[in-house]
Amino acid sequence: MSAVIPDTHESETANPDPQTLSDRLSEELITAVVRGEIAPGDKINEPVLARRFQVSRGPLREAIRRLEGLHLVTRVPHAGARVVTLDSAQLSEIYQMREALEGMAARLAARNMSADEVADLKKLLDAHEQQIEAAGGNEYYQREGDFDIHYRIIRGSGNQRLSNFLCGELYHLIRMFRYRSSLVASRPQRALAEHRAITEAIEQHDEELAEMLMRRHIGSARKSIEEQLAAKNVKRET
Amino acid sequence: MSAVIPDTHESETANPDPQTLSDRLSEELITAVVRGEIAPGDKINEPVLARRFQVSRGPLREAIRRLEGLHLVTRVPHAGARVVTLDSAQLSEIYQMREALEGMAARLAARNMSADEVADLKKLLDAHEQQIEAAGGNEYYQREGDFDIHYRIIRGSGNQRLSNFLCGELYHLIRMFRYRSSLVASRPQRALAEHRAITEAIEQHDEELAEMLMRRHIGSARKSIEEQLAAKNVKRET
DNA sequence: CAGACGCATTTTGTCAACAAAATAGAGGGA
DNA sequence: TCCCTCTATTTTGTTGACAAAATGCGTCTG
Repeated sequence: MSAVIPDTHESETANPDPQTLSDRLSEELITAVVRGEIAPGDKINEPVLARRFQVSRGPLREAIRRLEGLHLVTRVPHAGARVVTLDSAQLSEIYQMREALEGMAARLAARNMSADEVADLKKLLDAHEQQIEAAGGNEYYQREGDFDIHYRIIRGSGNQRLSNFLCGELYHLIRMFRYRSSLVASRPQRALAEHRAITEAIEQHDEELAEMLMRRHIGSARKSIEEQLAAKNVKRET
Repeated sequence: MSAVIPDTHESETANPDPQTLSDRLSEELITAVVRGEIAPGDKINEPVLARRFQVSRGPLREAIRRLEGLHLVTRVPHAGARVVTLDSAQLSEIYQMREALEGMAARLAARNMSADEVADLKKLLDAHEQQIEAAGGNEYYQREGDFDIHYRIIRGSGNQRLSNFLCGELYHLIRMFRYRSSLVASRPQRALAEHRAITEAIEQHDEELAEMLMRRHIGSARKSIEEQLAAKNVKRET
């Protein structure tokens, strides 16, 4: 123990035992898929990935099965797994679910969030506003900020299962496609204004209004997706 | 009984090659868990289950990982997996999600279901009514019927992902607890009346009304769960 | 030149053995 | 008697090897 032995592998987590290989692999695979390192539609080649991550195929297969449960990959029996591909229609379906669930989340947040939590939310909105002014047209941070607000409100609902599903499963899928397409029309000022309105409704514990505003907010994003979908279909018909 | 050899395992599927061992195991495990053969809180012992299903631990572990993804079991790193246990609070959370999602499903069903599909729905309601009269107080079939109606409406929404999530994941969890507790207050006549009202709204393509009625319908079930939860807490405090 | 057949390679699915961690139990001490 | 510790067993996590299926390629034929 004379000197410090540098941790040979694992740059981020200084965990001596990162739970288990399979769990670590799940995490790494998820981030790799969400970031697009493994692109939608790509085949998941077990020997290749096993070499890349320096593990045997056993834990790797378990990790893949986990991603399958999260609907990030699809498997066909003797042909292997591929990263899911979402077309606009499926993204629209996801936004319909978001509309329902985040509407409910906003309602519950209006019921349950404390004054302190609302104050934090407002601070976040101010910071977001400054970011918009500063970063001009940097969509990336705007969207990150957008996600932040939604995260907070969802967590504020107090419904653990709802939070986990939205933040864990649905958002993975949505994030995946942020990198590939600019489907989500980002109108930062307008989005900010809507976020402020929602926050105000939550502050006043107006459940009806909070839900309605959130549903409109997400619904407008969904509609712009559907417009792109319609446009694409028209193009295909010509 | 010399003639017919009873199919030793697999009564339902006569598939020669049921896809893959791991997939077959997933199915069997799910039904075993949902039916309560493996009770909530039970430890999942790999060697035991491997013997029971006549497979090696490899595919079994993959199947368990799949159930983990479906939130039917929880795993702690070096201690093994257990079947999830839901208390009333968690069941209430699930019903909040159902409320939001099935409300949306009813809205979409009102938008999308064809006249024929609605006619089928009505036939199902009539059959359900006769069952109630005939079977007197047999809760089991009543609940099965209840699920049928909801299934139909959800499928009628046309949103594939919504259907899969509700019918696949959430309903597994709910079914699990039908066998153990009579949490869901079943008032068959009242439920039937509510189903009729919802169906009527769908028939008239009244999206607002369909969603509202469905939310009330599920919300009342949720409230009765929460009452039991409150009663239990009172008892604990004494 | 195109298409189909058959072989070789790759890849998936399954298994049995090994290592490490956790659990259970016996034994001893306070 | 109770609790702690040390050991033995069980159970989980991981690996490498083997069998079956699928993919790709080269060749042959029409």
